[in-house]
Amino acid sequence: MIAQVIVDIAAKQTDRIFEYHIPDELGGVEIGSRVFVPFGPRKLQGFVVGLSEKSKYKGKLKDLLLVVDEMPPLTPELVKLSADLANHVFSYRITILKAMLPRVMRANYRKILTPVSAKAKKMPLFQGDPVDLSDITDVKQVTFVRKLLRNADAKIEYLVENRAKVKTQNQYLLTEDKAEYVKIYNALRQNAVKQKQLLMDIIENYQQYPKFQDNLERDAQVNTSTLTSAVKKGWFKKKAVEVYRDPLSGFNGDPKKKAITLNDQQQNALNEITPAINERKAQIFLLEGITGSGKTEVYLHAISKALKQGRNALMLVPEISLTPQMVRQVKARFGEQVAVLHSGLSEGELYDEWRRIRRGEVRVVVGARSAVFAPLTNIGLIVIDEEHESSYKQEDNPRYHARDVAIWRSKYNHCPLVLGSATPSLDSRARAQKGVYKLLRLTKRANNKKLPEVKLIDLKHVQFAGSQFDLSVELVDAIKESLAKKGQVILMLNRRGFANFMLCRECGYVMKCPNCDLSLTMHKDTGEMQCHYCGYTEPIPKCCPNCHSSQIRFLGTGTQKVQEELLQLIPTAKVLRMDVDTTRRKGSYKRILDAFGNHEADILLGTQMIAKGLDFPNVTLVGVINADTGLWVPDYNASERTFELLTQVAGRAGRAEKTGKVLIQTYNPEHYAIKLAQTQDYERFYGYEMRVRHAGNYPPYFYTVLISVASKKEQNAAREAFTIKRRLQQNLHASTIILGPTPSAIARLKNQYYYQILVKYKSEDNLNKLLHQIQDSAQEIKKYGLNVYIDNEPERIM
DNA sequence: AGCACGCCGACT
DNA sequence: GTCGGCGTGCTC
Repeated sequence: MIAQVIVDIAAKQTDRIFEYHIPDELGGVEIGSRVFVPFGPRKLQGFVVGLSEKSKYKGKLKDLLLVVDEMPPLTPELVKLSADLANHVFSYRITILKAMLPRVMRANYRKILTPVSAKAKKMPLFQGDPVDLSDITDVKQVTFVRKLLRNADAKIEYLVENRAKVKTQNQYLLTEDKAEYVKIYNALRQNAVKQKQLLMDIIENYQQYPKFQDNLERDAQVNTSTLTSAVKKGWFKKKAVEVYRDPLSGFNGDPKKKAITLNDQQQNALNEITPAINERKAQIFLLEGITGSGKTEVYLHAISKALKQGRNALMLVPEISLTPQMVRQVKARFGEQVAVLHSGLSEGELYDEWRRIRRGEVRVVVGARSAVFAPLTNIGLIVIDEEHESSYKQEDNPRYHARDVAIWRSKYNHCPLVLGSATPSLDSRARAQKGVYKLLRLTKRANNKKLPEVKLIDLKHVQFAGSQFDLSVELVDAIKESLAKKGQVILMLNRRGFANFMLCRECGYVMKCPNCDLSLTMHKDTGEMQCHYCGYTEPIPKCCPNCHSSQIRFLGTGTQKVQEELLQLIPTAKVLRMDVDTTRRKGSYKRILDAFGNHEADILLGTQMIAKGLDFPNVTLVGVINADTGLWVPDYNASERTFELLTQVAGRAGRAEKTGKVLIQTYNPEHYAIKLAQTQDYERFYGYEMRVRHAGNYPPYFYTVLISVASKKEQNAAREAFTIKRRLQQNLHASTIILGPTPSAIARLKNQYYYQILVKYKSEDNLNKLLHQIQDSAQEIKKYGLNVYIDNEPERIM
């Protein structure tokens, strides 16, 4: 038999099948297997994407070296998906295949230098043992090694390492019957205390065996040495048993909750979805429900329906709303049958959760973007919550959109896909308009609570509290009032750090990152000026680095500064800050939310990460400190993003008995995105924004592809971009709009200059082929330091 | 990607 | 002559 293998080299020339002979003694080679193969002088990891009897290859096929996993990590479905997706997102197939698996399953490659001649074996370099070549960096030593290789005094051995490790625990199995152990006990020396304790435990708790090592040590009060000698005497058999790392240890203990009864609207929505589940139809639903309308409850009921049909369910949520609250809710309903995948897990935990899915031990998978590749089979329902979230689009290679992948999988599995949102993406909403998706609407809040009252505060005509121009008197008064009534407050400012930039009032100098075209953000707590893109830092200056004037100001407000101001204005209030800086450590996210949930603090101040999915019944006031931060970015969807964000954050108020209030501070109270967010009127926003998009020839009226060219030298990037544009113009319809090349909004990032071209088209049969050609030529110019990136349907075109 | 192979100029 | 730099082509 012959295996068709995709090898682990992401390059144009290797982006194809290489065939290998499967030796007879190598069992378990299937489509989807992870294998090690010889490739030239090296050894590589690869994936089997096909099996055949015959090969067209003229040369002699090499043998597969090893099948890595007991069970092929990829299902046939995922293998097929990898081919289609690679074509769709202009990525190499191996890049997609690797993106489908937990990170630990990416191989490590090592080069080992082994001495051959007797002379070499005695050299101090080796001290008799082989040496890892990556440890040799010294120029002199490198030359020396080269000489050894030339004279065949040493040779290089290539190693592939599997990093995926299974966690095991020792289990002790009994070998005799109970009576025999009593005999042994009686025959023991009087002073063999530990052995007696151990045997006593065996005799008294005979039924509880086999036992795990830590339980046994605890119960019998013995240590490892006693156990080892017991094994030697043949009292026990020791066995290493595979155990799963449990990422949800903090979530168990909740009683299994009964499903909540649905209201009419929820029931109607469910009634539409259920037939598609039962009849196995790949139908797509758009569930448009205002915040608090109980979309989650509809998802959970629908998942139950799929499980009842003997099928499994996949649910995607944005990383940011994979809160402990959310996870607990799903766990409470479906218990042990749930696996959770998200970035908060350690590599090992992720691997274990993933394996539970692959082995068919779970029936419901909840996870963030990459969970769309979960190796779940027999899928009967896919749900994407908050489908408008831009985090479903991966921003670097492979640039896939989880929604597109979900649509593919829904077709493959013949199962419905439910897209849910309070503020659907224009794209999805437009498709529902055209009848491609079935639109389901929830217009009432599940608990019949009214939407919170939203008020705009026009910062142009307002009195500010305190010395800074960030918090209006009205907002501060409202906070005080809420706190006086024992309510809690959520404040959002979509900017972290203390101050946005440093400005010299004498010479106008703004402190910029040396690697990027961006001003540095001041972080008072660490005493640094930081670049939020490349991570560059330097100390906060005392005077202007340019003219040495002491007249420097730190302008633009971030969460840290607001925290300081709140401390001055409302000294009694306890403020928790939540942004990337305070949630970097594992578990800190949960800690902050738990603290706020337990009312250990009065105010939760954070960036947009607090806007989504949080459900705190005691929150009576939500304040947006500056609604304009995302409004004027040069992106066609800036209005959509602003509307979404404001609507989402407003939905955090008044979720239980207490009525909620929302205050939005803005310099643009007349802007439609902000005005319509005030009334939370998605449908009107949709209508208005569609007209704007139509006028500007933007999605959803046009499809888009973004081509970026990056280089250390600005002229090179620009020149190559113009070459690509000419090529596009020559081959595409006249009706297709080609914008650019223009420098990106941030023209330089990490010392790379970016030029980009935006292609807007309605129908282009040649485009896919043409873009693949452009990608091919990109490989050739890579050696001149030019990089070309193709982003199909970009979320950000800055 | 990363390695061998081949061609060329530079040095003990 | 031998060494190392770089361009080219191949890897089942």
